[in-house]
Amino acid sequence: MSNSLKDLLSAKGFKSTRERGIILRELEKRIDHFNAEKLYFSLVQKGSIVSRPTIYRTLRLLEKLDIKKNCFYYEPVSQKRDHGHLICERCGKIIDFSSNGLEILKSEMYKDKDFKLDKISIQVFGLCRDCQMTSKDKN
Amino acid sequence: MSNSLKDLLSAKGFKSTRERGIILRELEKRIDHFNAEKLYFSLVQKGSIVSRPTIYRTLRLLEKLDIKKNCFYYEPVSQKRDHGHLICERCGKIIDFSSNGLEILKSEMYKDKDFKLDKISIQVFGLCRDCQMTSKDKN
DNA sequence: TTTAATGCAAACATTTTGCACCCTG
DNA sequence: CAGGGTGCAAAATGTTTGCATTAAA
Repeated sequence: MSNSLKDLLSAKGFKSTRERGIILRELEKRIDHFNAEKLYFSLVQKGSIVSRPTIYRTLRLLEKLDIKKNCFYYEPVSQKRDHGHLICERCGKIIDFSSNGLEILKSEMYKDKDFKLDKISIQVFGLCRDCQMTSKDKN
Repeated sequence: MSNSLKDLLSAKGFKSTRERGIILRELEKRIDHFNAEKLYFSLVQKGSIVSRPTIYRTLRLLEKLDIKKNCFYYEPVSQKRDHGHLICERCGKIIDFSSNGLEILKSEMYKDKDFKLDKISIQVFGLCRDCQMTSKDKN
């Protein structure tokens, strides 16, 4: 397993195991997007079998270590078409926003002949105001 | 049910039912983000009961009608931090990109004192080159 | 009156958990 | 050799489907 990961794990008090190595190596190689089941299946195909529970547990661990993210929700109908979401990584709150950069991005996309734009959705991960304050207090 | 929705449904050959009205009215009211189960639960609490299968079916319908979107995947670890995804709505292909607008957006976010930025992820929905070409041929 | 839409119950799929055993630190 | 990590089997959760019934057009 790569030293950097090993360090990251041990820094947080986790062990670096064969299975975590296999999963991480697979993630580093993949250029497509995937979910737990697809990951499990590619490992099976390669003969590097890791059980499903371990895959789920490892993915959750990686999210905590901030190596990966997963998103899954519906948007309110009333939403204006192009807007962004501020997603608090601590409390899960989602706040909408709009911005100049977003407008520029949009116009850039319209000019791209290789992609016919329909709509844009932006996720900005971080800490909301409330959680910034509590983390100052408590950590 | 609102006329616009009624029209949208009938234009595509779907019926406008009591249940679809309830679900849409609820979606219009919500300002938070949610999933099928949360939606079901809020309707139960209000006494406007719609069965789970109907909720799932309606949400899928609304996605087809392009009223809603749903996203669910993990990202490769190797990904550079701030980048966007072009997601083809026809074939599902996901292409990475970067852009000026994204850099501007990022710097705007850094300035926002109410949100401590961690990372940004952008989804741009539309049609990829290949699918634009096939849809020209076939539709 | 025709046919899509609904609700129920069951099937199926996905994710989590309890527990005995294993292996890293 | 202690405590976290794993796999298995089973439980829990989430989503879809078959079918009889209802209701929109």
